[in-house]
Amino acid sequence: MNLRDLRYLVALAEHLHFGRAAEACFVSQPTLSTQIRKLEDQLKIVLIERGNRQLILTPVGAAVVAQAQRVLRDVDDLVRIAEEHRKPWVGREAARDKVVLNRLQ
Amino acid sequence: MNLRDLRYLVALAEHLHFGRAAEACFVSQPTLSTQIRKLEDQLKIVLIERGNRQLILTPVGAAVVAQAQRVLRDVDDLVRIAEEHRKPWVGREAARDKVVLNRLQ
DNA sequence: TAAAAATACTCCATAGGTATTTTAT
DNA sequence: ATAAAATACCTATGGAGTATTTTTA
Repeated sequence: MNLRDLRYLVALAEHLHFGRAAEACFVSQPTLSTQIRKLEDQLKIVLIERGNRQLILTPVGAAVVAQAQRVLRDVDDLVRIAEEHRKPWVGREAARDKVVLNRLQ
Repeated sequence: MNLRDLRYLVALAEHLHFGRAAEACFVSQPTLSTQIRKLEDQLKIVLIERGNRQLILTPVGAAVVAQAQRVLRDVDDLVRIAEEHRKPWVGREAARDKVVLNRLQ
């Protein structure tokens, strides 16, 4: 299990098209295809029904996608937490400089 | 960024000891050490202060650990969702054979 | 000086790419 | 007949291990 796999899955759910989902993830179609396959093998469920003119998420697939989105949102929040703790340091310096500049003008 | 890295970090926060955290993750001490370092590089923050008789999470570190635990809980939930829906899983091969059989009947 | 973390390599598993085949409409 | 997914095969990145060095209480 991997965050990358979850991103591939979410992209696939959005596009319902392996080629375009792959493009959105900046990888080739076979890469995305094999990874989705592996994910299904690991979870031992079918996430998406393949007909080559229409892909349909299975009910489980839809539930897993929703949970994957939750995971990815939490990861984004984690990164944001890190960024926020980086900023106040530089941010206040910059803000103070700005105030000084304003006073000098 | 990787789920594995988050597991290493959480283990480190629990044990406050690289060696024992590594053991808990079934990897070597250097492996865990380098991965934690890479994570810090990626996030551009110091997660943990190293003194070799005492490790201390930084404030950011503690916040990131808490968020990492949230992520990992969500991933566990995802797996649980898959498991619950996993009633009659037939492998791809078996499924394909079954289709063939249905056609032949 | 003794635990403990960091480094230096080597190796290998696997994600990714290109080319091609298979499938389903 | 054609668009799209799956497969085959190869390459290379990076995660993991062992051995070793560096650090600091």
